[in-house]
Amino acid sequence: MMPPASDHQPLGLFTRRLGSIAQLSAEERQAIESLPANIRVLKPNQDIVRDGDKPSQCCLLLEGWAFRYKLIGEGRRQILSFHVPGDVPDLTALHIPSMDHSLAAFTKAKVAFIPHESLRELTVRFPNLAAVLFREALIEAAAFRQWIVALGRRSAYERVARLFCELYLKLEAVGLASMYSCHFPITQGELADAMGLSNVHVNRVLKEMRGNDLITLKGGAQVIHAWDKLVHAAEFDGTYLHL
Amino acid sequence: MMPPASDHQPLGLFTRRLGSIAQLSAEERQAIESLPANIRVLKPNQDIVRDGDKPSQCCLLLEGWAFRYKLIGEGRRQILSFHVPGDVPDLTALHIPSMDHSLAAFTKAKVAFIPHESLRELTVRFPNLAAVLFREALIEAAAFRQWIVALGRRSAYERVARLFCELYLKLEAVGLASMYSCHFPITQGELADAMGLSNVHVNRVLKEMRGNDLITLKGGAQVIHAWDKLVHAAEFDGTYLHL
DNA sequence: CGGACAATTGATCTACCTCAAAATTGGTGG
DNA sequence: CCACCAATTTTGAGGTAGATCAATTGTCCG
Repeated sequence: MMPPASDHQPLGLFTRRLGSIAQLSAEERQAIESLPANIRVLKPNQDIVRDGDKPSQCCLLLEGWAFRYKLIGEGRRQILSFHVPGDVPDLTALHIPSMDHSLAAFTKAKVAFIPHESLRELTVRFPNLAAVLFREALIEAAAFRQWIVALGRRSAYERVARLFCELYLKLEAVGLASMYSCHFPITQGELADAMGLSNVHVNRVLKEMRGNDLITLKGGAQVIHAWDKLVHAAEFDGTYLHL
Repeated sequence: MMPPASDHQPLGLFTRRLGSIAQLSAEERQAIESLPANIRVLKPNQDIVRDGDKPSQCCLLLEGWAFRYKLIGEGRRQILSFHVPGDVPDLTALHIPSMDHSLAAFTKAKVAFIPHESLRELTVRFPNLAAVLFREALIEAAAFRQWIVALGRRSAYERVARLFCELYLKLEAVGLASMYSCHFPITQGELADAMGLSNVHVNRVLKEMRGNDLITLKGGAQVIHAWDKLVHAAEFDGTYLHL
């Protein structure tokens, strides 16, 4: 289990995450942890960066969940990803000037803002770290591809099952899930916006999953009763997460 | 107009592409163009890398089109992206060991294979080039996000219009389209696999678009008659392409 | 000219949507 | 601890975008 991020060493979470992807030298570790960071606590649904913004800092998620989304005409919304502690959901902005979507806190969340300038300096001093961040971005792109396949060619039932598999593995990797159960703050309406469905249909899909003894969702907690059946229903292969 | 890639300097296309993203020094340019490259001509639909492979080289597209796709159960296929000359569609593999999808020639195509090893060396010698490649990957991730929004929350008509906008701009940027017309080798069935639709429905959408005087598709060529109307129908904003 | 493949059309079906109302839940202040 | 409010979840009924199935008609190319 991963302890909550400490206020004294908030960036420890960052080194731990990057260290899980690649070997870090003591020097690199030291450099990361002495990055300047501005800690803030955010309310649920509070925007961090908006579509069209040109941010000058990145956001390391320390506690709580975040999500990315895009609003389009007639009040339609598509959720693009969910994020857990250790993620830097707007790493993209480090090399691309303007945001093509928005990022917000999903639950109450604690984040550390790190200036782009400092991160760029870091990658100049330690090319190895640049490569690690690159890899991080590529892994995320892989997740987007799976999301595309799900939306384009999978049934509602398969899509939802797939999302549950992905989320469980991501949560487990940071110690926020174990024994097939985890905190689960996503409402059915939000699930719908993530999976390109209506809230009513999500409700029916969940009912069916309960009927099949796959999962239970109650009081903001999820229990997966039959991981294997869930994985099978979703045709899920978690390799792309590279955890 | 961009002349076809010459056999004597095939990587000139690469420097031109990267140069359009960032300033390159003469030294960097020189280093890129002396990368070892193995030129090959591929038949339509010939796979370049397959789902699950662990390639040791990247592929620079010199002539023709390529596409990425993923096959899932019951013969379903989702096309993830289309690529034009100058693209390196499997750059991902440079930092991620195994492929989570396949890459193939879409038309007859000429490609240059560059060993990962040489590319890595290059990025070590020229950290600036590493950053450029990073940026390239992030731009592609942005395209994936737009694709997700389209599949999740847009109608068939909007989706197809959006794809046409994106493709036209990409082709124009490499000199393969101008005056709102371009070579267009995509069949309706392939369009369907890209947009998460059936071929029959794609046919009806195209018919409607013709009826609205937006486009004509005939004999492998596309003409856009009303770019503004197309952009409007698609709610298209090409900023994310960063061309 | 013939064969294969792609485009087109018609008819029917269905997964998922929209609208609307009722039941449940969780949080809040008194 | 309870009453109340707002937000969710759940259920029903009916509608529709887009799927599937099955011909038919181009179109291209060897």
